Amino acid sequence: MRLFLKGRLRHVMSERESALLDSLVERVERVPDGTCILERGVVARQSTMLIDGFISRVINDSGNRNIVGLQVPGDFVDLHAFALKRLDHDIVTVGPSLVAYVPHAKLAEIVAQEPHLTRLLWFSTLLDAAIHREWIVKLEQLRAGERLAHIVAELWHRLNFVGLADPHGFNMPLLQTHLANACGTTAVHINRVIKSLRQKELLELNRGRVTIPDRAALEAYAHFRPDYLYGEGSLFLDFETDSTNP
Amino acid sequence: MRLFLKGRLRHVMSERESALLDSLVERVERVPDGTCILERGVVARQSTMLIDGFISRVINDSGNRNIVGLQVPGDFVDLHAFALKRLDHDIVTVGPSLVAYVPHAKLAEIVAQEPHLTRLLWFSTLLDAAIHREWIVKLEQLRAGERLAHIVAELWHRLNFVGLADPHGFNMPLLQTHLANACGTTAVHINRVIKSLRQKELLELNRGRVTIPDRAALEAYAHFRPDYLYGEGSLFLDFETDSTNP
DNA sequence: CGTTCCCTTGAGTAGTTTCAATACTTGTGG
DNA sequence: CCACAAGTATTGAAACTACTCAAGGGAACG
Repeated sequence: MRLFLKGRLRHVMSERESALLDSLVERVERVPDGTCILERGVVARQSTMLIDGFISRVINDSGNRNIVGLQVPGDFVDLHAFALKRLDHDIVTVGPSLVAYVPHAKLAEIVAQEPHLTRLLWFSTLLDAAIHREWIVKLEQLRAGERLAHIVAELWHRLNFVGLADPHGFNMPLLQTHLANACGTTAVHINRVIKSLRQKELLELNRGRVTIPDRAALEAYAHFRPDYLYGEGSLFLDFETDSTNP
Repeated sequence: MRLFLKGRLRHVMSERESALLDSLVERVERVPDGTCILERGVVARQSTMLIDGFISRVINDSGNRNIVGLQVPGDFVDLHAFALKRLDHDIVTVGPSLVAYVPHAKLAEIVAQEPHLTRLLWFSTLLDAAIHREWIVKLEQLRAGERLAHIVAELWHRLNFVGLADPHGFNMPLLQTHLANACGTTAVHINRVIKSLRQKELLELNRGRVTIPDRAALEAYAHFRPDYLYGEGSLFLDFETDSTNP
C-alpha cells in the first residue's frame, strides 16, 4: 500500500502503521476491464485497495449509467463499505486493473486498537467526500467543456500525487462514453466538446493518452483550484500541530 | 442529541453510548439566519450538531455561491472537520437555527476508547457522502424540474426520519435563490420551474412551507428512490448481524 | 409609506439533446 | 492476409432546455 495517501497525509504515518496496513492485505488480484468488484446493496466483507488501473463509482438509474466518482492507484476505493456495509453504488474497473483486498475483520481490529491509524482511514474516506462536493460544484456551475477540463485537471493532480502523471499528461483508459457519463452529458456532445478543446489547444485525447499542452491554461479554463484534494495548499493539515491528534 | 441517526442506525446505539454522546456537548447556541458557523480553510477545534433549523454546505467560486449539501436537525453537520481539520466548504445557517458544539478533544477520546461509537460516527459522515453521490446523479441526469422535485423528496424523507415532516409537506426556510443554487440553475429559471410544478400539482411552495399533494407522484417525477438515505430499505444494515461489528 | 428583498414575467440568445447517418479501429475467423 | 463484425468516434440538422438581460409586482419591515 505504498501509494496510500501519498502526497496527502502519508508523512504522518509511522513505519509501524505503514507495515500494519500492508499486513492487512489478504489477496491481490488482476481484474479485467468493466468488472464490478462490489455491487450496490451487497453486504461487503472486505474492502479494496486499487494498486494499478482505474475504477469508477457507478450508479445505475433507469437504464442510465452515471459515474459519480473515479479512483486512481493508491485509493482505498471502497473503504466506505467498512462503515456502510452495503454501498449505494457499484465499484467498476475501467481498463484491466490490479487490486488488493482487506478483510473487514482486520479493519475492525485496527479501529479497536489503533486510534491514530483509524483517523487516517477515516480521513481518506472524507477525502472522497470532498471530491464529491467539488464534482457537485462542477456540475452546478460549469458547462460541458469546462467540466471535462475540470475532470482532466483533477485526474492529473491525483495521479501526480502517486507519481503517475508527467508534466504534459497521463495515461487513462476512459472512453468518450465514460467521460460523458462523468460530465453529465451525452457521448455526442462530449465528442464535440473534445474537438473544441483540441482546437483551443487545451487538451489532446486519444488511445488511452491525455496530453495537456499547457496545464495552467487548462486549469484556468476549468476554474480548477486543487485545494480540495488536500495536498499541499490552503487546506493541507500538518497533523503534528493538531492537539487532538490521538 | 436525541435526533442523531434517528431512523437510520439509532437502534444500535446503547443507552450508555447515547448518554456519552450527550455528555460531549459543550455549548448550545442560537444563531441567526445566514451565519457562517465554520469557514473553509479555518482549523476547526469543535464540531456542530444541528438541533433546530437548516444548514447549507456552501462552496464559493468566482462570485457564485454553490450549495453542495443541506442539513436538517439531528445531523452532526461538520463532524467531517474532526478528521479533515480544515473543511473545503463553508457551513452556513438557513433561517434562525439552534446548534450544539462538541470539542474535538472529546471526540478524540471517543475514538481512542469507543470503537463501536466511533464506527457510528464514521457511518454518519459517510451517509453525507452517499447523499453527495445522489446529488451528483441528480445533476448529471435530471432537468431542473426533476432536480427540484428530487431535493424536496429527499428533504421530506430526512425530516421524516427525525419526526419533522407531515404527510403533506414540511416547513422549510429556503428561498428560491437557495433552491436555484442547490439545483445548479438560476433563480429566474427555478421560478419558472416552480410555476410548472405547481401547475402539475406536484408541489406548492410558499412562505417557508412546502406542500406535497401526492408524494408518490412527486417521487416518480423526480426518479427518487430513498435507499441511499440508509433508512429502512435495500441498503439498511442490521448491525447485529455484522460479524465485524466491534 | 417608502425601502428592501423576494418573486414573477417577457424576449432573445446560447448550450445541449436527439435522431440519424457515416467513418474509423480493433479483434476474429476464414 | 483479407473480410467482417462490433464497438467507438465523428458530423449534421432540428428541437428543446436553460441563460441573460431587463423590467415590473408583491410582501414584509421599519
